[in-house]
Amino acid sequence: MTADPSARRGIPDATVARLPEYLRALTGFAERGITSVSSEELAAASGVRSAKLRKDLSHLGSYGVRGVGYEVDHLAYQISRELGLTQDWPVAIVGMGNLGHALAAYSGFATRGFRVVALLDQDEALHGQQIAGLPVRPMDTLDALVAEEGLAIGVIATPAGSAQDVCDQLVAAGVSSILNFAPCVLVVPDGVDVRKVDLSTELQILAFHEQRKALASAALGPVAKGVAK
Amino acid sequence: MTADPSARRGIPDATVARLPEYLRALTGFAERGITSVSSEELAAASGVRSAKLRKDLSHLGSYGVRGVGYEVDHLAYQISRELGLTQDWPVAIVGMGNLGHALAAYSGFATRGFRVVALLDQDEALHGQQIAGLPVRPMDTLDALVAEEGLAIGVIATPAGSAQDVCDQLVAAGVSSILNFAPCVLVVPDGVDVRKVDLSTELQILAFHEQRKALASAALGPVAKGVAK
DNA sequence: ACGCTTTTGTGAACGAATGCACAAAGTCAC
DNA sequence: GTGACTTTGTGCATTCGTTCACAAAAGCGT
Ligand SMILES: NC(=O)c1ccc[n+]([C@@H]2O[C@H](COP(=O)([O-])OP(=O)(O)OC[C@H]3O[C@@H](n4cnc5c(N)ncnc54)[C@H](O)[C@@H]3O)[C@@H](O)[C@H]2O)c1
Ligand SMILES: NC(=O)c1ccc[n+]([C@@H]2O[C@H](COP(=O)([O-])OP(=O)(O)OC[C@H]3O[C@@H](n4cnc5c(N)ncnc54)[C@H](O)[C@@H]3O)[C@@H](O)[C@H]2O)c1
Repeated sequence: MTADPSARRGIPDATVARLPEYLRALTGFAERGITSVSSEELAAASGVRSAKLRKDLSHLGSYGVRGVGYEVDHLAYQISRELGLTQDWPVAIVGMGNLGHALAAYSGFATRGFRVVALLDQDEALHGQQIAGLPVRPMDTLDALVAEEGLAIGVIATPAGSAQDVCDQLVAAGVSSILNFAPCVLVVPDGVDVRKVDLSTELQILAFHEQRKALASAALGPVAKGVAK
Repeated sequence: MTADPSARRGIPDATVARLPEYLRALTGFAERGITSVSSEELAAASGVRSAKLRKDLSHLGSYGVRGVGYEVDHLAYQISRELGLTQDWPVAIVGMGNLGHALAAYSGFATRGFRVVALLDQDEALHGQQIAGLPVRPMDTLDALVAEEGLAIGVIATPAGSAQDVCDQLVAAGVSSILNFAPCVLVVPDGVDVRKVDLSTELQILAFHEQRKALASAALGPVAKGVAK
C-alpha cells in the first residue's frame, strides 16, 4: 500500500535535486525570524511554481497545515533529515591546484554538515604544506582516511587526464560518492555515485541560447536591440 | 512539414545539455587521430546509450553514414555550429575572491571560443591589480564592455548577498546570459538566461544517495561492508 | 457552533524524455 | 553488379516529470 506515510522509498531524482534549494530558502526565512511560510512564498523564494513545490514536499510526508502553511524550522529539519544532513559527512579534496585551493578555502562546505577532513595531491612538493589550516597529504593515505574518518565523499579537482586514475584510487579505498570538477566522464562500478560540475558545459549551453536569441531578433528585424518578444 | 532537414527549431533541452559532452568526446577521438566513429563508440565515450546519442544527433540533421558511422571532424563542426561555438564569446567575471581568481586563471574557457575580456570587482583596493594578465576593473565599466566588446555572457563569483545586485547591473548593461556560482536564486527579466553552478547542492544530492546506500546495506545485515546489491 | 476563508495534498491530464526494435540505407567483398 | 553485412535514423511504447484544478482539512471570526 502506498497509503503508508513512511512509504517514501523512491523520491524522484528531480525532487531530490530541488530539496537543497528549498532548504536554503527556508534557512533564509529562519534568519529573518519568519516561523511560517506558505507554499506560494517558499516556491517564490526557491524559483519554482507552488504546485511543484507541494508535490515535491508531499513525497517526504505531510508536514504542512492546511489553511496556514509550513512551519519553517520543522520543514527545514525534515528536509535535512531526508537529505542525510543530520549526520556529519567527511569530505576529501584531491588535487590542490587553482581550483583545489579555492575549494579548500571555501566556507560553504561547513554550512551543511560537510567537513573537509583531508587535502590530497600527487605532487610531493606540496606534501606537508598547509592550505586553509590543513596539510596536503600524499595519495597513499586514502585507505586510512576511509577507515579512520569514515570518509565517503571525494572531490576531484585534478586535470582531466588524471581524473579517472584518481577516481579509481578513491573507489579502491572505499569512497562511494564522487564530485568531479574535471571535464571528463568517469567510469565507476555499480554502487558508486558520480556527479559532475562542469563550467565549460554550462557556458556552452548558455552560448546555444544566446545564439538562438541573436538569430531570433535578427530574423524579425536587424534594428531591434532589446529583448525579443 | 517537419520533413525539412533544417527544421531544427526546438532542440530538446535535454539534448542541448548533452551536446557539449559529445563534442568533448569527439575532440578526444580527433586528438588520437581517429577520423570515424560509430554511435556505439561515441556513446560509450560520452557515458550514454547509443540509442539516446542517435536520437540526439538526429535533432540537428542527418550527419551519419549508415553502415559506417560519423566522420569525427564533420560531426564536431556541426555540433559546434549548433551550440554557437563557431563564433567568439566575450565573457566577464565579476567578483575576484578565491573563486574568481581560480576562474580567471582557468584555461578551460579559451578551449571553446570563450574569451575572458574583463575581471570586475566592487573592491577599490583590487582595481588595477593584474590577475592572469588582466586588470581588475570597477563595476561602472560594464556598459562600455557591452558596447565595445560585445559582451553577452557574465559570470557571477561574488558572495550570495551581492549576487542579485550584481546580476541587476549585468542585465542593465545588456548582458543576457549569466553563469551564477553564488548559492542563491536570481530573478531576471524574460530574455535573460541564468544557469547555476552549485557545489553545495551537488554535495547534498550525493549525501542523499550515500545515506540511502548506508540504510540499504544496514537493512540487509549490518555485517555487509561492500556495495549493496 | 458554524459557515467562510485559506491553503494543503493529490488525482488526473498532459508533455517531455528515454528505451526498444527494426526498416531503410549505405558499404564492401567478390 | 549483387548480395551479405553493418549501422543509422525513427516510429512506437513506456516511463518520468510537470501542470492543472479541486476536494479535503484546518483556522478564524462571529
Ligand atoms: N581553475 C578553475 O577555475 C576550474 C574551473 C572549472 C573546472 N576546472 C577543472 O578542475 C581541474 C583542476 O583545475 P586547476 O585549475 O586547479 O588545475 P591545476 O593544474 O592548477 O591543479 C591540478 C592539481 O592536481 C594535481 N594532480 C595531478 N594529477 C594528480 C593525480 N594523479 N593525483 C593527485 N593529484 C594530482 C596536481 O599536482 C595539481 O596540484 C581541471 O580538470 C580543470 O579543468 C578548473
Ligand atoms: N571558493 C569556492 O570554492 C566556491 C565554491 C563554490 C561556490 N562559491 C561561491 O562563489 C562565491 C564567491 O566565493 P569566494 O570564495 O570567491 O568569495 P570571496 O569572499 O573570496 O570573494 C568575493 C568577491 O566578490 C567581491 N564583491 C562583493 N560584492 C560585490 C559587488 N556587489 N560587486 C562586485 N564585486 C563584489 C568582493 O570584493 C570579493 O572580491 C560565493 O557566493 C561562494 O558561495 C565559492
